Amino acid sequence: MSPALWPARSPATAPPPAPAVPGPGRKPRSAQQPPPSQGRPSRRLWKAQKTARNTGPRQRPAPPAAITASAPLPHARTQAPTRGLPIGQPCFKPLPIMTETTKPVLRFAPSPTGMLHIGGARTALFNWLYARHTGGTFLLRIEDTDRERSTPEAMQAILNGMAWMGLNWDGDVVYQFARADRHREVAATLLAEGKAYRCYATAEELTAMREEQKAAGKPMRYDGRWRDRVPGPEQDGKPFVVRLKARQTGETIVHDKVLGDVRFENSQLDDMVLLRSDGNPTYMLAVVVDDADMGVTHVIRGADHLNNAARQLQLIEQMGAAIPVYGHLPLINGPDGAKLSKRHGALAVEAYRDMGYLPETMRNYLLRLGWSHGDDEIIPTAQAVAWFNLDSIGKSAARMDFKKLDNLNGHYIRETADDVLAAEVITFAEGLTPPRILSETARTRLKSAMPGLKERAKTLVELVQGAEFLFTDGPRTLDAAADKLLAPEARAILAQALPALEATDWTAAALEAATRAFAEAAGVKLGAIAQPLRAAMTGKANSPPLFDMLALLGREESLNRLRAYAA
RNA sequence: GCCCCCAUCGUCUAGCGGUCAGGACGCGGCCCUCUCAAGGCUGAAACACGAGUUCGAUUCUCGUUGGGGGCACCA
Repeated sequence: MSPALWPARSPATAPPPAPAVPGPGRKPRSAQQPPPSQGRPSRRLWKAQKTARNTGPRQRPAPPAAITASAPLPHARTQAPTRGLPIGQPCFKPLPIMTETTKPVLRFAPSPTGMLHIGGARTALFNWLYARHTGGTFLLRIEDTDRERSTPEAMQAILNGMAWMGLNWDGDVVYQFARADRHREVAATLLAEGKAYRCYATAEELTAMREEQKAAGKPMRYDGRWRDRVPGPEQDGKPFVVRLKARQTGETIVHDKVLGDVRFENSQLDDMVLLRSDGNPTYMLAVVVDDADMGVTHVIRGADHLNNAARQLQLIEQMGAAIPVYGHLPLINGPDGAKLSKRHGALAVEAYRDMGYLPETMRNYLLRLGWSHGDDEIIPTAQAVAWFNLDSIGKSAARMDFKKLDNLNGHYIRETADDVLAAEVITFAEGLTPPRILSETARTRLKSAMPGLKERAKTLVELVQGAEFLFTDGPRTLDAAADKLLAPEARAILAQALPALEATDWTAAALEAATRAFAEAAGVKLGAIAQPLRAAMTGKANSPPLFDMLALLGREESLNRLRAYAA
């Protein structure tokens, strides 16, 4: 290729009297990327991720400075003649077809302008699953070309979210802005080859144009006013953008793995901006160049990008790059069917973590939201990796259903081994505000009681609440329902039963036998004594099996609690 | 306004011309039971509408309606 360097260093390839691209907004490279440091996932989470390869966030993302703008990326598959960027080839030449033998290269490319929300998480998941299923590569690229809106916090949140979800990526994180020189280089080449042109239209001018179009009921798009115009002396020193000289006739077809063939009239697509007037690349240029350089073979992303695909295809053609396989995922709506928004709460993936959902639950739930495998509902990650394909992705938008999420979470909670779950709960409790630090005794009890505890909880939050009575010693404070159960008559029965309990072996079986015997002797149903017992023991109206809990807490502690309410 | 996508129980979905339209969540009932759960059994619940094509349409085509997405020097 002919790496005509942007801007004026290659006068030979640059069209006649054109001013250099102003670059006021450019910062020194070293100042561009704060490498994430504290957001790495906890050990715990990564240990749980069995299927993952050990190339993920555990390893520190390379400092972005290591990525030179024009050098091929580490994962670019230079040996594949169909990829890379053979700039300088004739336009509209039949494009190389992806060969079947090359392993897929997937990527997730979020922009760090907000949290990792549920839709982004699903996109990441699908990419990850496909990469893992095929033995391909899953890359992470941060699209931070919007310097105004990108924040380090958001970047960190994305990395954290990915880590929590257990989605590890291969290689280093690619920061798009660090590759701006490479993007400029491609734009310069396109310009030199007459596949792009300078547009001197001002923002005001374009706004006016759109308003006119809108008023006239015409589609709003750039009218190509600079497409064939040669800049005169009056343009000297004026700011300009670089636009792609897109095809104006015919149609562009996006062969989508999810949606099928989607056709766009080229007349509907205008000449998109490649380089802004400050010399920085736009998203459109950056994605296409990066995907090509990174050797991306499959672009799986939200359906909100479907229209972009057509425009990007034109750029790809002009660059002579390989066309990736596209798959546009239907969007996720809120429970009311409207667009998912802050109003629905729990937008960020981390919010789900805080609500006590397990990563495994999220993966299973998100997978089923738009993908299916017959009647299967419970699909653990390992199974998902084995089964996942692009053909079974649904076409229609889905809604969040928290009831189903709860149910699934309950399933995976029950599924988790007691000691593992106990450890999860301990960590979770410590992460609460204010932190809940469990004593040694509490931890031991928690683990022992786990079988009874976990089948009563849909979230870790509920698990902590349900285990509350194990955490501290002494008489319980009663909640409303428990208070009702400990009415005066009930306290009297409790007092009567006490001696019988005091006399028995402190095992669940013996305690139950004694209590049953007492109930029978007293001519009451077991519940009449068991419920007040439970209330005094736990402070609540429901709990894991009563006699197990009595045995667990021990004679002394149990009697202490009971005596407080026996009268 | 223009372009694009989508449409099976309330929700997630299976279905790929002939099915009693299946499963899951949720909801109701029964069983189990010391509570609440979990579990088992069971019930109600859907092909948006209108034209075609066909011996036959949930399935194919077109239209209508209804949702959603996109039309930036945002990504």
